[in-house]
Amino acid sequence: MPVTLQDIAQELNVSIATVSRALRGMPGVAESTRKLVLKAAQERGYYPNLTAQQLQRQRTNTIGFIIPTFGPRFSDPFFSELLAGIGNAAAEAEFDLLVSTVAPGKDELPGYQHLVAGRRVDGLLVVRTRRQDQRIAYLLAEEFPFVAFGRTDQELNFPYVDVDGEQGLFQVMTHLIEQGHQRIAFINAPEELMFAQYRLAGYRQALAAHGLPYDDDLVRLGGLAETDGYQAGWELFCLGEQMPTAVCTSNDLMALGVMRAARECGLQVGGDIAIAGFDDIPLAQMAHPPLTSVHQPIYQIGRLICEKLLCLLRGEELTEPQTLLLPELVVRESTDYRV
Amino acid sequence: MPVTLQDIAQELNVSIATVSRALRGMPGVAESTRKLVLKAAQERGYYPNLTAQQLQRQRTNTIGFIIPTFGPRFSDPFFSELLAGIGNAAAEAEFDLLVSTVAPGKDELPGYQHLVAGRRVDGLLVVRTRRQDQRIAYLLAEEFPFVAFGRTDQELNFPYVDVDGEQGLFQVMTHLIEQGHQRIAFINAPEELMFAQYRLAGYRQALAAHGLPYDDDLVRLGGLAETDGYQAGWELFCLGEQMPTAVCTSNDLMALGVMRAARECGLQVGGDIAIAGFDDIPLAQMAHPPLTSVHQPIYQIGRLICEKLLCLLRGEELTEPQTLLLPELVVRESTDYRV
DNA sequence: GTGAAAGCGCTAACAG
DNA sequence: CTGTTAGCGCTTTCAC
Repeated sequence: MPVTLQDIAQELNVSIATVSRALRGMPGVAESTRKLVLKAAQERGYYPNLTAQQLQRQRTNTIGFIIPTFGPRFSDPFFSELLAGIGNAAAEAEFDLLVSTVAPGKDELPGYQHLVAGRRVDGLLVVRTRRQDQRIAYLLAEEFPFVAFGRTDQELNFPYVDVDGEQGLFQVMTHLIEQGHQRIAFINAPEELMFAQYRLAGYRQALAAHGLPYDDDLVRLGGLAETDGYQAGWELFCLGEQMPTAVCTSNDLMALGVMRAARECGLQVGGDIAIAGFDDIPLAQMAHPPLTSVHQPIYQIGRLICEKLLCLLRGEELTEPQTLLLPELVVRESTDYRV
Repeated sequence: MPVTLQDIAQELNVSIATVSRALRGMPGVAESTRKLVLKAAQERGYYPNLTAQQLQRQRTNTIGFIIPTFGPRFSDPFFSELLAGIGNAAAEAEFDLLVSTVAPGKDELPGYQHLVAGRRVDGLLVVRTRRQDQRIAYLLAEEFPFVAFGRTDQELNFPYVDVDGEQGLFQVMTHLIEQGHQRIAFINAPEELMFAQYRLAGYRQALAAHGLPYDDDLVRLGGLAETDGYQAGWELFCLGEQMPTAVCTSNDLMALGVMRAARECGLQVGGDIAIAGFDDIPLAQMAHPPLTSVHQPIYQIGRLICEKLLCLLRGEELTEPQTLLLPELVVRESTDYRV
């Protein structure tokens, strides 16, 4: 049985209120009494019942985070790094982190409602935003504190951190075009994801800027898994005359899939075909050949969205509610065998 | 302001107890009253205050999970898959999941104490067990419900799921030896990790079984990161005459590092040098060449430890408190270019 | 400086 | 069938 304030109060013949005050270093307790209380608490190993504290204070000191999962063998390494950033930032602020996973086919809104309506957490982190994002609309309507990683297509004002995907794709494309590529394919993420829009915009913009035509056949939609890239890669490499000489993708996992397809088609990556990804997950540099990618500081972003949320919860005004980070192109051998 | 039982009771002029009973489908409420209550609750969007429920019921319906992290760029993809399994199993049982991360240098025991003493969770999942595991000793002493992924070196009786690493390494080694390799290096994980012991045991056992000598120079200790494998790989490949013809490692990340080192040394993986990993993370099959590894059903293990814990929390007797899964060797090109 | 009392929102005995 | 009462363990007025 855990020891309560009651227990200590009884032992010392003081009131429970005094014990509470002493333990939390509140004023209005005689130094002598405080010492006694501290000693007793120490001896009996007192630790506050967090649930009781939460109920009373009406704050949980907890932030929530809902991760989309993809079933066995399809978890995104992206999230483990993001989680590390979030978790470490939360821990430093002495906040707990409540994580829910939402299984592949399932709707995610109920998960948010559970945490919000159940007052289970003080604030939420929303990742992988959609063009029309019901989660964000919901949180805004409830006036529930949250910070998103990513923007939306709606005219909504909310705090977020995002990486400028338009810029990112523009940079990759410029690099490829400068390498002499004229037919460059783009494997995008599902349309409903907001970042897919930005990256596509960057792709088109770069084509336009260099007077290259936009060819529908060269633009594909994939899920986000390696296998999606693999499949799209095969399709592209079977176009014969129409085959692209370079492929860029909306995430690294898909780029790795394209690489695999390329190898199976007997193409030398970096030589016969250039391939570039997005995210620059740790694996990108370990790939063979190392993968050109657009670096997103994922761990830092995790920290950043978490810290922003913590500010909100402290009642502070955010000095920069919306942060747009500039991505950085990392050129490796997959787009340039001379590197 | 969220609506409470009080609010509904007032609106309908019934007692708060009746509302509570009606909402939870308890017997002893007139059908007519129940209907009224349900309707009112629906209209006003009532959702129970979970914290209050927890305090009253003395159960949190939450399980805890503490993940070791490795700072920026070093998160282990292993954990995202485990987390997916745990999270989905918890969600199905309507349990929440409290995740803490522990930053690289930090001691992890305080994290456990926080969750246990603060009565923040009903049970815990412990991963990556150590030979002498203070966390397990602590939880056992506190009689706190938990299930571990992995065993310990201590004479302790506790519920766990583990994969037989001894068998696993024995299988890899047998495969390599059958390929004709005589000098096989082994890059192990830090000694304090229990699975490192088992895998080393399997390594030695296989050598013995085939009459091969144990050579200290061929056994290395690494962290668990790709760079550790890379470094150890370089060292091994600089041994000259003493160089091994095959390398196996305690996890895939390190094996990928060895591959990278091999390439830099001009060795053809699968031909000049055989390399095998352990875990069979999704990346293993995407590596170039695809990596031979010992498959651990990580997602399933996540589900399994979570389900075991849920059983415990339901007060059920575990039919199989300790599960030892047999690993399965997956041979790919990295150890056999003919595959 | 200390204690008594109220209450966070809910559940569960016990009466009626 | 329904209401009253008494907590869960803690914080926070408000008296003394």
